Amino acid sequence: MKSKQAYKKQARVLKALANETRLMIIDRLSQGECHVGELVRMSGVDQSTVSKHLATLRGVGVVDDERRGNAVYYRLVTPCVVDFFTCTAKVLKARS
Amino acid sequence: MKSKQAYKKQARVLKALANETRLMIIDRLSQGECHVGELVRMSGVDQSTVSKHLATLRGVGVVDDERRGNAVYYRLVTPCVVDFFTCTAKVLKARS
DNA sequence: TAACTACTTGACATTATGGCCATATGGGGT
DNA sequence: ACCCCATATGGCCATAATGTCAAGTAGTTA
Repeated sequence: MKSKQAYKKQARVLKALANETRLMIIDRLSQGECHVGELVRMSGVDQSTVSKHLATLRGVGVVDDERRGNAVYYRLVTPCVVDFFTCTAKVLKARS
Repeated sequence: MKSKQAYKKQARVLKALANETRLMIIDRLSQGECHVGELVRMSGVDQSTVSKHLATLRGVGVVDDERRGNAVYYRLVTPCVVDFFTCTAKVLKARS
């Protein structure tokens, strides 16, 4: 049993991942870094929206960014988040 | 690259876990089933609130419930969700 | 059946989230 | 300096999530 604060912090991390578009971004980044433009094309949502999602992910420290010329490249800092896909898949399967 | 729908479904599962109180509940249930009253005492939040959180977890199929007398017992259906704690801890650590 | 305990649900107010548009900002090229 | 491209940010709106209180349901006991 952890402290209330500890759960809050962990919840914040999970919340940062708990979104359709952000999951899509994470999944793409798990295959290697890429720049914002590509994420915009891939996700099909507005550029400003992608930028905000990236800010959310940056905020919890799951991704890191690096500017190279005009483009900003993002990459996954903690690849373990990819395991979430495995478990959520299990949950979805168990339910059926 | 999965379908938009697939990401949406997985996001729903993560969303169900991405809450301080629900994480606390999950953590408690990972040590074995228990009834609502105990979760209420443990979390310190209102019973109706706990009940709603349990409904959320039930909704995605992470927990299962069984009535025995007056009490309703909950248990974790997909224990892999506990691994989330490991990863979120890594994320929090990497950030510091 | 009435009273009690244990839990769930509905109605509602408050706050958070996600999307788009318009507008900054940062860097490169001319 | 200027313009252009790639990103980021602020404002706004619609919708979803959370909590509280009150009322409802289910099972137990007298």
